[in-house]
Amino acid sequence: MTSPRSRRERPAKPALTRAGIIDAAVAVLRAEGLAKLTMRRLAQELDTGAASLYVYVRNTAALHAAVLDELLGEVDLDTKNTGWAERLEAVLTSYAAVLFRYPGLAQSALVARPSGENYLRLVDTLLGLLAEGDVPRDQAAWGVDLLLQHATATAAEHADERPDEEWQAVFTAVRDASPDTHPHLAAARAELVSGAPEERLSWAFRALIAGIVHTPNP
Amino acid sequence: MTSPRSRRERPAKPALTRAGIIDAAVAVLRAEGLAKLTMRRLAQELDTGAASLYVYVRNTAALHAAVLDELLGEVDLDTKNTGWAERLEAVLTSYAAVLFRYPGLAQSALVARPSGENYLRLVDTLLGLLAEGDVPRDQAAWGVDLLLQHATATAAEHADERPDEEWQAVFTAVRDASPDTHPHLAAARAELVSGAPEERLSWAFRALIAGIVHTPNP
DNA sequence: ACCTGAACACCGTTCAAGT
DNA sequence: ACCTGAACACCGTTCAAGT
Repeated sequence: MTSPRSRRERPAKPALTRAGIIDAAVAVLRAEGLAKLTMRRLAQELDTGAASLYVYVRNTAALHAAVLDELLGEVDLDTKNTGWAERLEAVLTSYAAVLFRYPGLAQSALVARPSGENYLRLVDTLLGLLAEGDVPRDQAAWGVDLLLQHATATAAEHADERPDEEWQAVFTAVRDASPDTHPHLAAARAELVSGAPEERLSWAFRALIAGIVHTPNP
Repeated sequence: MTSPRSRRERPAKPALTRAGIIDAAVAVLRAEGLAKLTMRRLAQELDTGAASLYVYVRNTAALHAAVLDELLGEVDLDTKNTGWAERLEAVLTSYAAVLFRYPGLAQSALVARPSGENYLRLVDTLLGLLAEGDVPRDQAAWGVDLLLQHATATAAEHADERPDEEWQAVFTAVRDASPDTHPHLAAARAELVSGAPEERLSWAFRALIAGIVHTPNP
């Protein structure tokens, strides 16, 4: 009585698992971007209804966090530099590079922090490098938050789809600032918009590290 | 022929203007929160259709940026501390306090930076304080970005509606980290979760300022 | 326990047609 | 130029009913 079509039409619908859902989510993200990574679209990909996903994923924010942790597997923790500070900067730059590919995910990550295996490994590595630099443990612990936050926030800033127009607005506003009403802004016009993104990121990491090293906890 | 109702039923619908739209948006934000500040809800408030707003506001991101700039009028730029660094920290804390009231807006602000009058005044003030501390102008210019980004990102981190549960996840993950696989994480367990939010914010500002002062631009 | 279809309660944005 | 209603193309999440 069972028709062959019902058994063999497609390559056997796999059972839903949390891991399978996250894998499918990463696939959708890579293929179509974060905007298309919705519960409904993801359910479609898994040949089910959106409601079924809620057994394994609390909500969209949790999905984003899980997907991000998965992507953090690509961060290069084993850099070849000699000094601890240089290796620290390299790991952070690698982390930032992963997030720069999915700025919208970085934006989510600020709110729904990942707490998966890859994230923990990253934090452990950063703490290890700071310990190697003899940074007191309490400063290192608070400092790691600061370092990861900067990388994440900088990536999130690029989540805009029309970045040229937005930048134009800021650029114009700075350019048109009168020395009478905004003396310091007018004086620092050139410096405010100077530097390549990589230069500014590198400078920021070094400034953060210097600050962490030199600022004792209360 | 004209019925009285059509003229006098409500207190005369005011003409749409950009300023009026932003004012209404701030009112909706204060009364119902960012989640309810949608183009449709805002249009309802102004007794018109959502489509009408698009003459004055490019999109939702631009609306958020304009609303934030409006709120930045509340930032206290004129603090009574003696040293430039203390005043700088106080202004940043005041900025953070405004954003902490609307974490979702802070999240938007990372992507769609405001470029209105209040934002420019804030940047000008921060640059002035750094100049007072004899921080070289190029370091100050890049540093202001760093300082504002940290305050904004820290506020954005609280945009979660279920913060207890999310925090539990991180807390549990850190607590359960094995010393074998995550030695530095295990060693820094206590320090990672220590400190009141205000203490950490204050420490972060001081670390950032120290880093900015001590790190020359490339 | 897991899975589902359908429903609830919304969104942003565009566009042709009006004034 | 501005304003509008209606339409397009979606969302996240819940829930009763099934297995």
